[in-house]
Amino acid sequence: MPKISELRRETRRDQILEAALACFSENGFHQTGMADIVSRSGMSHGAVYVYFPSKEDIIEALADDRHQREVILNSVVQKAKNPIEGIHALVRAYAGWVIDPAGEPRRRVGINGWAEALRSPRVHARVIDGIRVPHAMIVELVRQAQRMELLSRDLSADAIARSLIAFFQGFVLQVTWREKIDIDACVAVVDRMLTGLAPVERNSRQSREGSN
Amino acid sequence: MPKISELRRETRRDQILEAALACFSENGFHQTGMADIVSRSGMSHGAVYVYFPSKEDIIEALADDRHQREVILNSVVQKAKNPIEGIHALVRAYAGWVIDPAGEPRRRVGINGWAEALRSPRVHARVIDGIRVPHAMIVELVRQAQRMELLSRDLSADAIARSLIAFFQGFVLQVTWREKIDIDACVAVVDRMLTGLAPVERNSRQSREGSN
Amino acid sequence: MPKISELRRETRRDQILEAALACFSENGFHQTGMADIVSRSGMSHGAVYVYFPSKEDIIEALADDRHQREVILNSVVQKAKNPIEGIHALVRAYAGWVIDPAGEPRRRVGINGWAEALRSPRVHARVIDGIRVPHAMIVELVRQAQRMELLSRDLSADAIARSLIAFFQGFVLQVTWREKIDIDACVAVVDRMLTGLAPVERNSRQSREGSN
Amino acid sequence: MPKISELRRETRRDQILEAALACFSENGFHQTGMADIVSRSGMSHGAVYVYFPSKEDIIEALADDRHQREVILNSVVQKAKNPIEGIHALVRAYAGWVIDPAGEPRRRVGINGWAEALRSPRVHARVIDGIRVPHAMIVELVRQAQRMELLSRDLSADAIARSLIAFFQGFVLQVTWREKIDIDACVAVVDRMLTGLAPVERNSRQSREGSN
DNA sequence: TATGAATGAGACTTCATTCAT
DNA sequence: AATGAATGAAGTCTCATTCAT
Repeated sequence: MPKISELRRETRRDQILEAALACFSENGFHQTGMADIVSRSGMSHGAVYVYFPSKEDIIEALADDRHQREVILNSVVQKAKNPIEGIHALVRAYAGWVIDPAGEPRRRVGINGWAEALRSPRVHARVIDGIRVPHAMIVELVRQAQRMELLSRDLSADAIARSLIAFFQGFVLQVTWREKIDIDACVAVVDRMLTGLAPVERNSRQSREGSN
Repeated sequence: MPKISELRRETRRDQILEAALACFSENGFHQTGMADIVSRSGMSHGAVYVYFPSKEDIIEALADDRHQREVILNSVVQKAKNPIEGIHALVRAYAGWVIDPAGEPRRRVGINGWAEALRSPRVHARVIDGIRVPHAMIVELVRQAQRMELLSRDLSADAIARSLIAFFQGFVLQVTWREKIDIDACVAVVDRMLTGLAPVERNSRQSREGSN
Repeated sequence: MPKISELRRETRRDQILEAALACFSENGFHQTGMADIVSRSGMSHGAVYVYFPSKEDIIEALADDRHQREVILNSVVQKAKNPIEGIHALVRAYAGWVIDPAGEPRRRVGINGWAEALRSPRVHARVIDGIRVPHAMIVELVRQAQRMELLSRDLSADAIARSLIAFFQGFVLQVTWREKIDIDACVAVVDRMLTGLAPVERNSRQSREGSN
Repeated sequence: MPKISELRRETRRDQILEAALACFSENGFHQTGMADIVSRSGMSHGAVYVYFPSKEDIIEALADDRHQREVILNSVVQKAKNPIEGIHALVRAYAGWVIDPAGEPRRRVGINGWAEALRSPRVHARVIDGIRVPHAMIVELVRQAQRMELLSRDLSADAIARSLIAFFQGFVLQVTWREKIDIDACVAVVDRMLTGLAPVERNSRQSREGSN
């Protein structure tokens, strides 16, 4: 196993993916030509095809954002003292990621991937897979919280997870479209919304509960 | 004196848009060829160009889903007895729309439009415009509720609106990707989350408020 | 014979030719679409096709510039007192026509016709026909002059006519290309050149004659 | 390090231009399709676009006939013993080129270029440029001749040059249209005409000079 | 491995002409 | 006679991929 060349291989791959990320981010998957990627990567057509058998494979490779996601999740998982706080931390971590200017190309490519997932089973698989881990994490936190009577037991952990993920996705969209959106204010809203999931106590708040 | 009646004209346009919706829904904007739209519409190549000067214009026309949106919003606006109930009604209306099988092509095209909005200023404008009305409606409802002391006044109405819209967007994504998602359970979650936005009363729930 | 409608017919035809002249002058035959002519003429597609069975026929109609030519030639034919003066008058008449700004569109279309004549036998016929009259006129003037010993008899009248026509054609090209060309100076040159065609007298100028 | 030799590149380019010349010569620029050029060149569609970014560029490349022109001019410039003889040699060189059957395609394409120059600034530039060198050469010869008292000093060198060029252009037209034109006789006429440009000597020819 | 010229199917769009009204 | 929507073949050009070097 030639380790040097393995390293070189990885470097070349990253070179291509970096170029593709920039191109796709600017022009989308289908408005970007292989020639764009080739010239931006500083490589040749043939060389690119050594590392990726097709354009579709480059798209797929970029649809899989495992690394990115892990950075976010790991930053959270350890610190939390209790599950509720863990969820809040997660919200905050995502919010931080969403407004990080350096992450814009990835977010743009991500949104393109969302559309692409509707056509390409393989991109679809990657996108779905990208949700699985945070979904599982939230489900786990919710279950813990429910066991600790910090969250109402009559709510579906899955639904809570899906709802939070929906939040994140929508925020990504709105931020990436450059909507005027105050993420901190939104985080405050989400934080407060989460308090609504607390078990209903034997006193207070009866009035509004009636409207359900 | 149009040789062709306005009605016929509109019919032909719709014929094209319907065909395009089906094609775009299945294959996305850029994987769909004009030939696909032409043959699916049962018209000739040239005829399509009588009604739309370019493929881009067809995409734009479909990105503008005014009609659809109005149906949703109008179904809500009248019925509500108080603003909180109005918001709940809105959530339910969107949820109903999201799981309506007949609306799937539109949702799929909508998601493609979200990606396209990153590249095309005109599609971007349509997409943003599509958010404006529900956004304004939510803001108005929230403000009313705040005046009536039904919602906490220290929360940004805009942020609440954006958050709810983010929810809707995320749900659309997940449903359209055919994720296993129980929309009713999610609506229950959102309903409960909204209760968290009630004004903080002189008792209870102080603990978590501190973490903000 | 409905005279009114005959007149109307002619009017409509001219309307089309006028529009076509403007379009062809600006964009050439093949860069001009029927739609351009139609909209410029203020008529409809169908109406234009009532008067001209095809675009080619419009081109042909414009390639035939009988009217224009006759104006030039008639202005000359009567005035001349002797054949040499007639030729000079002809040169001057063409020069005047070449620099007339109002005639630019016709000149431009004429040049397009020269190219078109290489492809289209019918345009070719019109263009050749357009040369025939002035050619015949020059030949006649030259023959008269030769009989009167005003022009050398050893020169071909046809060649003189062709040469003068070549002059005119070249001037049209250069002027229409907006070259900086002083037509008066050129007329002076041509006038002087014509003096060279005088019969060689028994004295002078032998030296250069030898180089023939 | 070009993978393909400069020579091969040039060969391919010429292959395309040769095919285009044949097509354009037969059918004109706008009646010739890229497919015609492609199939005549024996190359593939894409290959042609490697060498020329558009059809327009092929037209431009053919409008620039530097090589051809230089062959003509160089054949003349050295041999002449005095400027007058140089001008005569130039006339003869052009006449020889005009009737050379092998040059017919170029002449036909040239005429198409004259029309095209009216629409396309870049073709215009090439065409004008094509005139500049012979123009300058004639002007120089005329000035020399004027200094040597072989040509009348009261005539504009520029006008003489333009007039001779007009001759050439007109001859090209008439020959290419297959008019019955005796070029030798025309050359004899032009030669004699040039004698008219000699300085007016103190004797003879006064009569006709008066008509100026 | 790496190069980049070459491929050729297919993309979007135009346009002279027709014909139902 | 007149209208202008409709036709559909043909136009120019692109682009993911291959392969001789």
